[in-house]
Amino acid sequence: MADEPKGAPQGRDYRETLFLPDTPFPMKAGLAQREPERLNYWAEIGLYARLREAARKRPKAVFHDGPPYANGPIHIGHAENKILKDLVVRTRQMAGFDCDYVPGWDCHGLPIEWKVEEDFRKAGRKKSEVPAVEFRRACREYADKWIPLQREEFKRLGIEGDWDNYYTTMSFEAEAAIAAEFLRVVRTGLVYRGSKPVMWSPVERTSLAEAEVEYQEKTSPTIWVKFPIKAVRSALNQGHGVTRGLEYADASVVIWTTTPWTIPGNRAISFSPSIQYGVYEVESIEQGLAFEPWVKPGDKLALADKLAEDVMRTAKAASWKRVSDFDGEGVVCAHPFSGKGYDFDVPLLAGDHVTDDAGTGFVHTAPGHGADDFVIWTKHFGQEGIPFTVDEEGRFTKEAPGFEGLEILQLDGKNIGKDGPANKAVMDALIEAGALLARGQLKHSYPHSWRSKAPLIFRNTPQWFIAVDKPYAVGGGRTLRQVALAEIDRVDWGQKRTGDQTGYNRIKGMIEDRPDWLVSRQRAWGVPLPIFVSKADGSILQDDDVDARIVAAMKAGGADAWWATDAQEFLGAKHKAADYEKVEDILDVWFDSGSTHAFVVGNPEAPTRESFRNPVTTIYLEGSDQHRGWFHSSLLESCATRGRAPYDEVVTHGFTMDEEGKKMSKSIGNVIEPQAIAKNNGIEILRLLIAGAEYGDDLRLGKTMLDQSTEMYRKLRNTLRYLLGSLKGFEESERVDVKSMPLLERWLMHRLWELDRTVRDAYTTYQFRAALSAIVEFCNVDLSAFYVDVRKDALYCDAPSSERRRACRTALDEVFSRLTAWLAPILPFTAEETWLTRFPDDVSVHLRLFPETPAAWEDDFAGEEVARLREARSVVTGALEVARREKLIGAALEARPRVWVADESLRASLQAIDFAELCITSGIDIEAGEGPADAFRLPEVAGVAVKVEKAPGIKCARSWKYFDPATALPGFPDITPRDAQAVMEWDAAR
RNA sequence: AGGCCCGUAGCUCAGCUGGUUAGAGCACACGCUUGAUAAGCGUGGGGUCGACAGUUCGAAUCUGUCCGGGCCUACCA
Repeated sequence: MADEPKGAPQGRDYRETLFLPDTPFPMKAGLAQREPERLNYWAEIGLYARLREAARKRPKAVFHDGPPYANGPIHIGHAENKILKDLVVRTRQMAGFDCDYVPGWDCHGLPIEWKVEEDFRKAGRKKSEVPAVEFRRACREYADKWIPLQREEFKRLGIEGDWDNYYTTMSFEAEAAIAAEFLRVVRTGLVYRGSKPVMWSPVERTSLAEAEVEYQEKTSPTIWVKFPIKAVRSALNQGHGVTRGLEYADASVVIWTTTPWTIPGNRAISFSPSIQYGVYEVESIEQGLAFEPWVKPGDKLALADKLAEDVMRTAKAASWKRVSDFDGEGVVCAHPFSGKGYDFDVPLLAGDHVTDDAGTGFVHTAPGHGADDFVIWTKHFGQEGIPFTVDEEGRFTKEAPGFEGLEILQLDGKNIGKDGPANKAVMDALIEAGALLARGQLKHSYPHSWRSKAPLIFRNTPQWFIAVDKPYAVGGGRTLRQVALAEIDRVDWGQKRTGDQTGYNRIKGMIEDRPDWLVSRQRAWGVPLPIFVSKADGSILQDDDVDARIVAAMKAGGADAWWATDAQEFLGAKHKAADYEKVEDILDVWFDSGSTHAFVVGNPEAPTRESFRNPVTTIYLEGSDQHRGWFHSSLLESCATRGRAPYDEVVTHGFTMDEEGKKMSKSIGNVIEPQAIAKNNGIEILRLLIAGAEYGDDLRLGKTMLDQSTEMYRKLRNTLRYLLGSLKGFEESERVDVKSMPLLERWLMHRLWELDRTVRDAYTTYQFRAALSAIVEFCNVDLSAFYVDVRKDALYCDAPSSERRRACRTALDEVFSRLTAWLAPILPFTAEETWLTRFPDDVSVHLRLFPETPAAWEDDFAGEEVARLREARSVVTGALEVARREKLIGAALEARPRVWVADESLRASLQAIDFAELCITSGIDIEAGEGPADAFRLPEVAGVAVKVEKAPGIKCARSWKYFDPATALPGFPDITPRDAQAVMEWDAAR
């Protein structure tokens, strides 16, 4: 070629003189293979440390990781959670904050305890035979085994953070800190000992969690019991002047139950205000029975109207009459065993749990033996007056006079788990007292232990609580509930940044309704309640020196120190171990995670941590289930100890469902593993999908969405690739000032300016979807389908010196700068690949900030002008499409349209620029007027009509534009003058 | 069973305080290009706005009921 003369003869191949996109950046990403390589690169350059260093002087945005449970491989829910967190952290960091991410793990709790127990059992050892310290060590080892595995899986998701210095709730430091936090709550005076019925297995002598319970068929006795009415209080006392209730003076309220042994524990009867009741008098009993029924003519019984007939028939009454209405309000009964140690009032209490589906419409209420019973009792009387009638082996205690020592279940022998003597003894006593109306048997579903298969009972046990309705000093004399509610108003749950009230309503409702916090558990794997209780008066020992010794011991030896150390050592010289009960319970694991703020991030109000120099905001992000979980416990813990929520902003996400919106489950087989996505698609496909989802709702994940996300990825990748190719060799000297740019470039810069605001706003309010869709739409609609399409000619064919081409490349450089930054949080791998392809000497795209966009780029005129031009253009492209269908043309460059424009100002706009260039045609004629009737028009664009004609002249061998050969420059007969200019420049540069 | 929430084209989503023929991107079909080419451009089909009832001159947008789905409901992390 070099030998050929300048101004080559016809037939010269001009292809090499073009500036076609050129880049080593491959179209095919190979994500699955390259992502791990990129992770290695970041590890090599120490990206995390560099990020911290770069942000050292910036204002802090504190992101606190809610610790996942250290158990099992991660699933898609973890992936969504961690990826969203990563998006928050990366966008905050690039927006100019110092946003650190310290991942953590939650380690204590039942799942691990169960697993370890099972392992011991497989090895032939029962939990009760394993020393506590050995058992706990095994739990620790179990968690320790999973943490590194999960950590590697999380890292594979592209989560940037301090993976070498993660926190756990089981480190000695954490265990000591959690214990210290509890002691701090104790000092507020909010901790008290109360009681609560729990699922209890007498056979195993242990309480059970709901998940350890299974329901089986069981045949139980059923009894109908009369409670004689003693008094009617409310009406008389409230002075309505109505002597209501005289008609029920000699009546009895009838209850029905399947657990006769709970009768000694009865303290109330529940009724429903929305059920109709009446007093019924027995007139006659059935004759000819083999036995004498307990019911007698003249008996007056209060019953739900709907159930009265059933009860009467069961009791073998032959006829009866309704004497009066019955209103339970204020009614007080006597206990059937009154006179035998049960001489208390049995009040009637209104409760929503009462139905008239079965029984009598009145519910026997033994607050120590049922969840509903407990709730309604404590609602009226608090923790007072709840008896402990049954011990841990299911035997009546002395609080059940007359039955002491009798067992509910047989505890050993052949009939272990079968009914013991308790039920029969109670029924006999009821008969003797004349209180039994009828009895029978019922087969029903009843809770059993999933281990021993033995029946369970509800049993009242002493427990530790944190009071939510008691004023305390840290709360400034308010109650914990009041402080928490005030903090809920202060915190942004989304209601402030997006107007979405969901999270706010949810947490508020929960705090408004919740009872006292039950913090004690009769378990092994956790942090103890490190307290001593005075045997003399039941008070908790509060001594700073003792507390300090406890915390110090735990720092040195972990929570085990509580059990391993002699009580006297903690108590020191001032107190005698014999005077105190050392509490052996462990803390609710929610207290653990509720305390993480204290030892992971601290907060400005934390007395134990140095305040951050320049705190901005503390962010929590978790699934919406954490309104009941971590958000909740952290709020209460922090409000109790510091009078303040530990966070300022809370972000929540929904759950990951399958394609149909159904829960993913192994048994259905609709589970998608993040590991599989990483391996098959590349994790960025998932990251892109999550960034584009409305994460507050549930996320549907299936093949369709992954395909769609892949497609979106390809589009973005190709856009980046094209930018790289077009910017090859771009130098600062080529840069053009915005003011001297052509309209099209001024418009593009204006779009960048607009996008900058959209993206920043979206990122600061964590609306990743809004940012991403704005970016994608820009890439598709503005860049690819319009700007680049139009500018290809200039980009490929103009001489390097061309002002137009320089302006174009300047604008594209700014596009590149922003797209790589804006996409970096979402596509960290691809953004890095793109950035380093262009700037191989730079370290990482992730060390950048979102580029500032000069205010001078705002150009409303260009924005509106180009919008009008594009409208007019759409009529031309529409017309070209028709011409194509009619085979008049193929490529648009084969056309030279005639355009009639009625509006003078629009016509002026079209004439002010090269409209042919915009339409990618070889020339265009713009004329005034409405145009001929057969011209092409679009209904939505008034006053523009187009007729397509074939472009005259010859086809330029270089730019493929049709032109008049008479205008060709000497020596270049087959190309346009513009191309001739470019070729001469190209030739000269060789 | 209760509390909170979701339900707009095949998919992901816009549609503000109710107001003309309900929009975008992707997917799909067809066409163009072959100098972003396992790419790019254009055109087109596709929605009883979960169902029903109500308020209103007028509802995807307000109210109620129902259906489907999700999370939570105190020893579950």
